[in-house]
Amino acid sequence: MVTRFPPEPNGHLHIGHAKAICLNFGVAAEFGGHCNLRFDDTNPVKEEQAYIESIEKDVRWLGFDWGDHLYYASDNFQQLYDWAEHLIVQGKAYVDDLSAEEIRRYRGTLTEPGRDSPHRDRPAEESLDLFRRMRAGEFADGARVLRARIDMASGNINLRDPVIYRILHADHPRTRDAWCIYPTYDFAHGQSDAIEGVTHSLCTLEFEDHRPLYDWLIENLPVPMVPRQYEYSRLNLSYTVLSKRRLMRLVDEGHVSGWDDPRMPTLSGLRRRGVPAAAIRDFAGRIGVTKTDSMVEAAYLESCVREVLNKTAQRRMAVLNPLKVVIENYAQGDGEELDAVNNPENPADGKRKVPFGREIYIERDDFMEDPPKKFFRLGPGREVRLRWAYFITCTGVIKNDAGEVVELRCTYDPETRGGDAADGRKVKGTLHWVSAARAIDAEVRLYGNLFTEEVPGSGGGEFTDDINPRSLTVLAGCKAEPALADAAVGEAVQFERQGYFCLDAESTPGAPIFNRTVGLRDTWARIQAKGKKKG
RNA sequence: UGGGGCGUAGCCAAGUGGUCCAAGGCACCGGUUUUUGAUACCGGCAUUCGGAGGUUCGAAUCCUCCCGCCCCAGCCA
Repeated sequence: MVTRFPPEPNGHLHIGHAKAICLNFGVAAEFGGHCNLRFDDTNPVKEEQAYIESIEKDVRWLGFDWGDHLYYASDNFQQLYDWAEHLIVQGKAYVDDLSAEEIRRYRGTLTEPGRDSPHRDRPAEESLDLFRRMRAGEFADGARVLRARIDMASGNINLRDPVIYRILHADHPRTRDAWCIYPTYDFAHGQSDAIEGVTHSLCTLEFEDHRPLYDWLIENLPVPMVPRQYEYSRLNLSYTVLSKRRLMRLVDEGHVSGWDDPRMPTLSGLRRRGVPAAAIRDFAGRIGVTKTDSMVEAAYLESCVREVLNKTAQRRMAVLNPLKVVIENYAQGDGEELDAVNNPENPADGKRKVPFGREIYIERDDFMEDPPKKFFRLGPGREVRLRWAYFITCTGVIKNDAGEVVELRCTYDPETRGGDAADGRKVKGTLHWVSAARAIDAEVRLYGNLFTEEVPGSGGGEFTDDINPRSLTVLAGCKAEPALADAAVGEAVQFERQGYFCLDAESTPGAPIFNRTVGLRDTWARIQAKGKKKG
């Protein structure tokens, strides 16, 4: 079995392509074959070398290797040209002088048959001569085209004498000016499959109507083997868009910072967001391959991401919205260093030291002045555990003139060092924290859905009308434990009790920026939301 | 009014005549464990397979009709 992943180098890959990549490489591996990477570079006016490089990088990042099997449709331009002449000689293709507009009018409609072009029956020698002159550059773009001679009355519009070659005086990324006529997708794809020995040509549903044409060309040309096309439904993900045209608009109109904006469903965006390739592969496997139009919930992807990251991400502590806490009975001075487990899911990751001191920061959300019974965190007179450190009890609340809590006073129990009470005393909540003296400052960027609607534009308006104005939240002045100063760009870490994050490439020395890949499941938040609903 | 597809729980998806009074995952709801209200674990979650008829001892699976949704009129892929 031989398959192929055939991107057109006119844009960046997104998670929909990841489904195709995993399918093609996966199924080939499963049946002991291989998968080719083939660039479908038949339209030089839209394609660029930069996209070729970006695509190769993304496929590799996803974890696939095409070995020596790198191909370009443009490698076949001469063969394709020869086959076009073959069709002309056989009376199965002709040069048409009609303009694009005229061809459209002659094509008929969905319910009415088309009409023959006046040039449909011109002698093969005349078409051959004209086709060679097209190739020689005698005619302007659009002046003439080569059409397959099939059936102008077919119910399948793709069979109404489809254009198979057009004149394009454009610089091609690979063949430069060697050609001024280019085969269309239909004339290049199946034949390239045959040349490469592709047995299973897997594509999405919208090409189902092209299969009769695909087969017609294979039958009428002396190709080396017979490839077969099979179709499956493309991926739709809720709260985002997956079309190159729309993604391009998001970038061009400045709705996002670029193709690799962490909110983008592009592979470069997901990578920058911190999504592991393994999670995308797992996701692709779990959603399956069918012919049913589907809309996969974004939560499904998130679940795959959490599953991988839970096992692999080392744990750290960082406080996003700091509230200062002074531990009044703790000695002034340098404090001490406590042991913290790097990843309970993977003992091999070992431990690290976390500095503790008289002044620390905790999360503002972890304190309530008048907490409800179910609130397991800190409140006046309540005792909680500081993860890997001590039990503390809140003894005082300091407010500013506006009445906002600006600092807490607490006492700690020296007998609970490490987080366990010698007397077996239990505590309901465990808080993450950071030493005020030793914390590093960081910026944290939280990402939400790019759109407010599951299907952007479904309300009838432009899809851009549904862009979520709050898809990005930038938090400045966050406090992180010192170990986070050594974070590597892109490497996943879990900020305990909060989520998975990774250092963004925009970070500078001393000014780290962390992207939140995905939050941890938050049962408390759900309980709160439910409470609010009830009133 | 042409041609091509698709319809199994909120979402994805197994299943193509009996072992299906329908797998599994996500989500959701309970519970256990827990120095992350995380993770892990246990339990719950479609008398029903778009609808109606029919064939059959027996249907999600076969037949008929109906309904709904998607794609196609680029010299894009």
